[in-house]
Amino acid sequence: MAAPRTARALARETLTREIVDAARARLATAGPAELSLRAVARDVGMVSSAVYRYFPSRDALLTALLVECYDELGAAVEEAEAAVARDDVEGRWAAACRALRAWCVARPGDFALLYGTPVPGYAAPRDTVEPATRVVRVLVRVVGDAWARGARPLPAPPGADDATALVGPARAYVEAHGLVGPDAPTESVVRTLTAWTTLFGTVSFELFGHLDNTVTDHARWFDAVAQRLGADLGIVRAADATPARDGR
Amino acid sequence: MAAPRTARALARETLTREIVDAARARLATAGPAELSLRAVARDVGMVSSAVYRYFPSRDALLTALLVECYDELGAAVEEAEAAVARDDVEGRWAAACRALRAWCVARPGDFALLYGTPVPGYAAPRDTVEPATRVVRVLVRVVGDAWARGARPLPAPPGADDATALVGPARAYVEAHGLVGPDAPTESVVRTLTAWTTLFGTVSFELFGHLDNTVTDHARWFDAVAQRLGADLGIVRAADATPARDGR
DNA sequence: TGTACATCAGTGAACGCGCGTTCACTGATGTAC
DNA sequence: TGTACATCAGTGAACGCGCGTTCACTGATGTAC
Repeated sequence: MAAPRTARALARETLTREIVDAARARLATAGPAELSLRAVARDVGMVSSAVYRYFPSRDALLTALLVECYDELGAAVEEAEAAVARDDVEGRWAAACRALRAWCVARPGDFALLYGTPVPGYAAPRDTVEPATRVVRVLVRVVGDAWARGARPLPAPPGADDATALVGPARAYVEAHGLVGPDAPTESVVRTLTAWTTLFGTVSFELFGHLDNTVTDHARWFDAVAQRLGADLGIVRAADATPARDGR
Repeated sequence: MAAPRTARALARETLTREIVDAARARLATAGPAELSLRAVARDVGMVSSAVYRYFPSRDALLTALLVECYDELGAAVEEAEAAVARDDVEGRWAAACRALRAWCVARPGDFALLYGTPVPGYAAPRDTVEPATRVVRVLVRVVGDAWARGARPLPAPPGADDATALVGPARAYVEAHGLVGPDAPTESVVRTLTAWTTLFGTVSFELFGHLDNTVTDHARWFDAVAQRLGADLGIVRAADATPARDGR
């Protein structure tokens, strides 16, 4: 849509941005459930009712924040991963993981909005689903490429049930997006979903204080975790590819 | 402290309980930051100011909830683990993990209080620290026992930095509590902390909706994750102990 | 290029609501003699 | 066992506050002729 560059349209654009930015700044100290339209209005120098010219309700503002944050995080991870040489799969994995944490740690309020307690009474609309999957799609793509280059995840533990049906929806989704072929094994899907969960779990534990007095350096700890997750997925440098990793 | 069983003391005890229970019931629908003293008072049929006879402030009530929930969760996990034969290390691991999820899933509000977004402006006092560590202490103990029985975690990935300094505080803590000996390797500590993070990360993703349309059966998915975490730690049944788990 | 009208942004007052906390009080329970 | 006093639980009104949303309005910007 080629918006006409009228003074009004320009003003609307910049003020919408200011409102969103002010709201995100508020999130840094308040938590999404306490996000107040009136406070945001005050921050941008408006009277509270004027915000309704830009967002029809508080929930609409929340939705805009959700979409923007998911998109920003997704873009950050995509860009970091894209900047690494295609055949350096381990480097791509590390870059994606690091970018993920970096974005979250720099914006703890936004992180809480995305991955903390959901706002009670607020149901995220469909528009938020696609942006929310951008990060995991990057992870899946890296694992898929590693698989194509011969990387193999750890096998399922002895005696484990077949998990194929369990991760059916995930597999259907990533196949539909062409991220992995139908030959990728269930175990790859399981380990990738687990890694995704662990990465955000680690950030969550860091930002919500559960690793205080446990770990000395959060950035290095996260790297150590990400590295092991990659190794479990079989993602290792070509130089020392697929070394024996036995149980003793 | 042998409290005298006067009518007053009894009434105080039951009413304190009622207040705490009502507050926890509120958490199921409201999120901790929106927990309202007045609403709790209404629920127990009191006037709002009467609650101040039992808790000096809203924050004090929050602290009591935090401590009680951490303790309840910790006790649930401890009991589940204790019910399994000592030499069935894999069974103990599975029981502890399952109990953890079961408690959280049955009380999503309490889970959000413990592991969701922290209440802004509320600083948890020291009293909450010890109860908060009960779950991870169980996990460490199981891993320590498994180690003593010859279980070995996956080795650090090739080229990984030495993580000993990273997990120094964690190691000092568990050694001080006699949960592991000084011979337990760094890699055990790293993998145990990661497993702990992954378990709660998985519950968090489940309860906060990030696994919707991804996984079909949350309970089975959690079990699959826990099983792999145990396997990575070298915890496997004696029958098929330490099988070769190579990277291809 | 100028005028008439329509659209839109922002104002300020108001609605009805809930919140945490304080305070002086009443009446019941407990304690000391 | 009975009485006098102290302690405590619960009341109801009040404090000052912030919230989301609506509404009639003014004045500026945009559009059609």
